[in-house]
Amino acid sequence: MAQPSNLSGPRILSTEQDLRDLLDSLYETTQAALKEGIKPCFKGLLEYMKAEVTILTAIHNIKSNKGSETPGSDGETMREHILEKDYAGIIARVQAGLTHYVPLPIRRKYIPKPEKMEKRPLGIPTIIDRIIQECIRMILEPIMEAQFFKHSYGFRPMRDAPMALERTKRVVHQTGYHWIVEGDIAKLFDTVHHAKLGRFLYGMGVRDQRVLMIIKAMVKTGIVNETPVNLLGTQQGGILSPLLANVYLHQMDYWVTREWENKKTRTIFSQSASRTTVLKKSSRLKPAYLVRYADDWVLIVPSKQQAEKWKQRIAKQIQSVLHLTLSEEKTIITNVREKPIHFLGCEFKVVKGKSRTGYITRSRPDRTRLQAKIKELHRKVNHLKRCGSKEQLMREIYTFNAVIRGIIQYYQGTTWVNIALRKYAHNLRTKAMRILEKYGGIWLPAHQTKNLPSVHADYTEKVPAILVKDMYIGVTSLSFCRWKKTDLKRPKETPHTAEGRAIYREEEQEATTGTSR
DNA sequence: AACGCTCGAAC
RNA sequence: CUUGUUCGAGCGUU
Repeated sequence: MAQPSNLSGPRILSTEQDLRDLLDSLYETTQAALKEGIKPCFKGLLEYMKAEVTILTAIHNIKSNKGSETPGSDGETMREHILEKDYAGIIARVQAGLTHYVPLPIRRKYIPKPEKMEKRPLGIPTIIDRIIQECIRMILEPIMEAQFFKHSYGFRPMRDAPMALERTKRVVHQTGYHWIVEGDIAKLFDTVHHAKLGRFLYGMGVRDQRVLMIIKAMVKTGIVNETPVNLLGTQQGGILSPLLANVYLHQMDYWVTREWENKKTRTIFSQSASRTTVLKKSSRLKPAYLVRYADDWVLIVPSKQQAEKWKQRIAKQIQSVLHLTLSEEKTIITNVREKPIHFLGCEFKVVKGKSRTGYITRSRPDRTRLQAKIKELHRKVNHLKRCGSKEQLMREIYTFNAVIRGIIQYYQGTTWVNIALRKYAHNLRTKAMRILEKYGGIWLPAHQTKNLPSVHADYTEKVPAILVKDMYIGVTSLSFCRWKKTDLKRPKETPHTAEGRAIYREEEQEATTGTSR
């Protein structure tokens, strides 16, 4: 690697456009540095974070968070203590915080993990500290985004879990590999090592010591009634924490993929380097494709032996470099031609079928998780009983329908979505009808209802409906779903370049206009 | 275009 | 007095 160079010149930030341009340029200079094999190196970052426009944008970004009325340890809430106050005073407070950062202790709250006895420890910062974290996140994100592994999908803009699943499917389909290491990193947020994190940030271009000190102070923030200083881990509930988790695991991405997936690009980047070493290495390459979603990942490899080997290698590496542990019982090696893997709430396997490899991929909602959701839906149908009036019932139907649509929309990318969901539709429907009967409910073909027209227009199946002000309002069905192709990420798509945003908008257009395809 | 609200999913 | 990041669906307001 060539010498690092300071890539960020001083810059005045006054308008929102200035800020937008700054974020774009942070992304672009980082990417340009990478292409030339130079380490990115940013020094004057704190000034950008302290700019008035940054702080106002930060407040704007997080003001409508669900928890913005949930106070931290100082009792402050967004509306009462920030939005309704004189904004010059608030800006001064944030700027002071960014100058001499003394974060207030975080509030601890234990919440149950879904379907588990185990509890998840939340760390809730005060509102003012959340604003400060958002100021930092905004500036750091483009620098990190330009460097992250392209098949890391968790906590990242313009990416989602269905894309991670789609990537996994395509790798299996295109390579014909069917051995998969399903990886599980134990308690990622709680075990992030502070000094290592600082080094990784530095290595990725955050060379403003003041910013590194603020982040250090932030992760070390004490916990009310527990500890005056936190020695390990990053707050689950901190605005910056997801980005920090990705920075931390970027080390793993880099290490796992440099041997194979990223090999080609890397050789292009360092053409001056000896080609013979590259070629020699390639003769004993270990093919492996990583797909990561936060602390959850899969590695697709050609054989069982390779799977075992990689599992040991990764376990050893993340232990020594990251002080992280693979949970031994949850990290599984699976032949997807024999049994499914479980990844991101879905099951996924390959079965014999007509394709180049002789196999095709099948996916469906994870059985046990789906059953839990169905149970929850039944509970919610019963809840419809409690409505006093027809109008109230109508509102309850709307929210119930939103729940159903939400479930459907997530699983739409799985090939068996309809088969998996429709099994449960009948019972829910009849249960709903029993309740609607008291309000004059009738069975009506879905396309004759007035609600959810974009969905109901396509279905003639009968649903329970009630008449409210001349309009039939129907309870939607879990069976109103069909498989929908998931588009993969295009490499240039990012929120941090004008071009990347344009591609994103283009895709949105296609998705809304081209539904007839 | 922008904002607001309801709801879902992953971690 | 259940936080956070990200993604998505639906509805509404000027």
